[in-house]
Amino acid sequence: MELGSNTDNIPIQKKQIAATRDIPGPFLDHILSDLRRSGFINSFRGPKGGHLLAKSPNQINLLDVINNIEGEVASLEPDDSCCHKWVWEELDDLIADKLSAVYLSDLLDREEQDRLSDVPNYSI
Amino acid sequence: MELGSNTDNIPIQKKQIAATRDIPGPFLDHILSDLRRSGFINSFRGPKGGHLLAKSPNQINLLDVINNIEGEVASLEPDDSCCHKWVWEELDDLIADKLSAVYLSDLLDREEQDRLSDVPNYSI
DNA sequence: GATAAACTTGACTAAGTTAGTCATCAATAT
DNA sequence: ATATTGATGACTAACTTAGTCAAGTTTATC
Repeated sequence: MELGSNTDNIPIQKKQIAATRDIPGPFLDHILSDLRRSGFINSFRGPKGGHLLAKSPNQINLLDVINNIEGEVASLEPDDSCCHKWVWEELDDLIADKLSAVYLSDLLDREEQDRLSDVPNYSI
Repeated sequence: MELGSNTDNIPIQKKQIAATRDIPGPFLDHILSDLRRSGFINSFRGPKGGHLLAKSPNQINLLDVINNIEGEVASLEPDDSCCHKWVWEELDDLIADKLSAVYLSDLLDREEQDRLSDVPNYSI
């Protein structure tokens, strides 16, 4: 979200992300590492380093993110002969359809929209 | 499933359920206890005791079972102000809709159907 | 009424997951 | 050179879940 809301092409540093999104720094390292490994972000070291989104927010959907970072959504073993597997497969498909239809840009839009309605303008 | 496939009104004993469905006896105790507390089954003690479904399989759906036994599906705290809660709420609704449309009778039908197609008749 | 078959309950354990910490290393702008 | 910043991996704590175990309690039947 933080990288998606960045419209300049200047890398955003971990420190800023951690502060703005209230994520512990060391934990954020892991999150950034996952995102980097999956190709969602590019990271730059050294002074003036930081992170940039590798794709446009409207090209990143939640299914891709989850599949890449946490492994397949509710993955079932291919040879799993568990009874009633079909129910969970149908559910998986439903969830995947939904998640693949939600893009980072949707989240950003919604966040902006909430920000506008939650902070009414008190000026006289 | 085992109780649902029982068409007589004779209670089925834990031992039989454990054997047929390959569930460890002591663990099955917990499952039966949960089902009983939620009103899905009635249990009878003593010799000739056992368990019976309290409702017809076409009156029992997966959402009810999961909600009663494991707590609300993917429950979110009512006051949870987690960002992007809306995504998970929409997903919850989708999952709940799907699960509430699957009845124990559907699982039983499917199991019977699978049983018939998986065990071809080899008689000459 | 004794007894054995059966269910009932709750405390406990082991494995796995997840959020998170911490220490150390690697790259790079100045 | 060096300070700044990202990179990585080992470790921990809390929580969940499947499962065990050791008491009970109820009740049909002899």
